[in-house]
Amino acid sequence: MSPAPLPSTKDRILDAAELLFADHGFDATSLRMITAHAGVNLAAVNYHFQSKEALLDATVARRATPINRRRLELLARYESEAGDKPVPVENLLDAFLRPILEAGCMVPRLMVRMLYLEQKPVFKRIFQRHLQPIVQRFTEAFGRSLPHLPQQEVMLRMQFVLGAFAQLMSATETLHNITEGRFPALEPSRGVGYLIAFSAAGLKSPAFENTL
Amino acid sequence: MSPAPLPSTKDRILDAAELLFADHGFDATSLRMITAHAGVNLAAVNYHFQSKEALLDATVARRATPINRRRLELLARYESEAGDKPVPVENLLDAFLRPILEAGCMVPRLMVRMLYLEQKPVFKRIFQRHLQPIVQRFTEAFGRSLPHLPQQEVMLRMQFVLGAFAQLMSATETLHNITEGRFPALEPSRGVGYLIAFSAAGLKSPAFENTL
DNA sequence: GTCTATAGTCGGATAGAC
DNA sequence: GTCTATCCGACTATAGAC
Repeated sequence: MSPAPLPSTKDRILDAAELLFADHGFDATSLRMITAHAGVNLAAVNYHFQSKEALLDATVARRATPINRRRLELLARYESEAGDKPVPVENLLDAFLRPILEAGCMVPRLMVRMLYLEQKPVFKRIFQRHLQPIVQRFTEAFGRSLPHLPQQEVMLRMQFVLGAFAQLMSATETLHNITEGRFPALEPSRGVGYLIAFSAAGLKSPAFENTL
Repeated sequence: MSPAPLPSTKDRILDAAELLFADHGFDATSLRMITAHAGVNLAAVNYHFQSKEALLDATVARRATPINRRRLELLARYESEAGDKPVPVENLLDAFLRPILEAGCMVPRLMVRMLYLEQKPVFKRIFQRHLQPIVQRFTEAFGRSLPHLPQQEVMLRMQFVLGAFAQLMSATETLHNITEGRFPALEPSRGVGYLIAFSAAGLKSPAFENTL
């Protein structure tokens, strides 16, 4: 038998921070909210982490590392399957989106927040460390699979995909609000197929005639 | 000659609030930041508006009203042009997206923030007052123009479009950061054609086989 | 209408006992 | 490692002079 399955104080803080940062954002989440939700003492945050910003960093790092490893595994498998031919964009989308949508944590919502809106330097640092290398790797792959597009249009369309992905993260709540309940609850991981189909059609459409 | 072209204190506050709320979000923007940027006294905010939340409401209301009027004008024109046939989705997208992208103000960024992330009741009230009726009107129009899709998939794909639109709002900065300058500056209003082409292809793709 | 001054609250971070 | 108590700064909002 494993002796102590209870999560440590440090993990309880990380769990609460992940939930609250994702739901309310960095500024609107106080350390007092986090420690109350985790059932730990306020001073424990500054003991285990050094500051609120360092706690945010640790929160993201805990989840991003395995998600990105899984993304690169899937990408390598799909590239190996394709041999010399370009990888179907559906497969590239699957490799990029499925690991984060199926991670079963709140960090995707947090990622979305950073991607769009947060301006503080700490978010830029986190973005550059945990997302930029992966995005660059996938941009090259998408470029090879969409040879009819200039590279800048590939990058722009990938931004559209990221935006659609972000919206899927909150689609359930948003649609539920808009339709006053006529839209059923949709778990983000169940919507990934819809998102891939929509995005693949958009990515494969002919190049836009004007110049960027 | 018009006597006093100088903006009033009230308008200067609204201008500064629009800019700062859009860039930094509601919680991260203090009234002191706003009054400093506007060059007015701190107490002027609570005199002209009653509270920080009421200021946010006024900031959105000032822009949303003309944008939504323009959206309905364009929608009516396109529906009149189409006669009995369904309106092309490209036209529906144009009627919905172009007015807000060409408004030349920061409220689109603010809308995006609300759409995705903000949880406070004040944002839900603003959303319901200024966005929900328009979204409902356009959902019906998209449903008529996409008869091959079940209504729930129409709503889900519209969410994807909203997400792509949101990303376009910050695409310039994001791409500039990711590519370290290799991506040229792109004004959101110049990207609307790209967004419409991408979204139309996604919307028109065949229905996803599974059930929602 | 516009200012100064301040009340009252809440935030992050820390000191020091245990 | 975990607690209590507290410092100090920033915030929203308001009172009251002009």
